[in-house]
Amino acid sequence: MPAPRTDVDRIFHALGDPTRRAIVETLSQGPQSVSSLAAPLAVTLAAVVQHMQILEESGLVQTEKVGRTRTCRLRPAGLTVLERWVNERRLLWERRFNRLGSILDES
Amino acid sequence: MPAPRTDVDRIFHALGDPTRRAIVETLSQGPQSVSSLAAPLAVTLAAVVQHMQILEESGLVQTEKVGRTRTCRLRPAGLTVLERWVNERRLLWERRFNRLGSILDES
DNA sequence: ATAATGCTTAAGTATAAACTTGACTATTCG
DNA sequence: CGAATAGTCAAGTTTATACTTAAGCATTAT
Repeated sequence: MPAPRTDVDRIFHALGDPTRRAIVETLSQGPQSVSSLAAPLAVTLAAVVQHMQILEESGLVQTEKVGRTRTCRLRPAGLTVLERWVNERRLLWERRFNRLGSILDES
Repeated sequence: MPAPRTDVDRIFHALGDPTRRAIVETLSQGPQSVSSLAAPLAVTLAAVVQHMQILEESGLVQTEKVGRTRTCRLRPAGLTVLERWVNERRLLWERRFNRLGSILDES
């Protein structure tokens, strides 16, 4: 049985693909429609739609359809999950040296 | 011709795999040998060796072989690249609202 | 010296991911 | 109204990835 996918899982998986990361990078400059996101990319519109589903499920992007166009915008909360993960790793890593320091202080 | 892989590329690709992320999470608690990293994982030692190559090429992990054991340790600089990427995205995103605010102030 | 440990490499397999095409629906434009 | 635009959906294909097994090579332990 495969372990259930967590937020962190989905976010890292989403950003692991260069095309999706490019989409997120574009969206960080402001909301865009699906087709305008597709335009500069070397893939079809259908491919971008598929990427968008993954990005949305990960919580990195939020979309809203008005009329026939779907507007996609970045969800900063998604980035926050990522940021927390990084900070936690760094913290654990650096804490080791503090602890080591304390031990040395005691001697 | 495929675009050259950047640091950011390699790092996100490396962390996109759950097994590799588990390895990084373990290493954030301190250096470990390849086989001790493999022990709790549901994959063979050979698989971990392969993951380690990818992690090392990404710059997230540094390894050093002494005798017959290879010790792996986290390289905080790798995390920093990630952190910078996140901050930049967030900054760009939020800057939009500041600019919008300035425009509104002027009116 | 022998055995066990720790890792490395090569080769092959299996699964998952990304992408395409083609058909289709819903909206907006002229 | 018809034509163009924007997106959606379903297959099917191809490529990349993760993984395994098996063999081999140092290094350390007995």
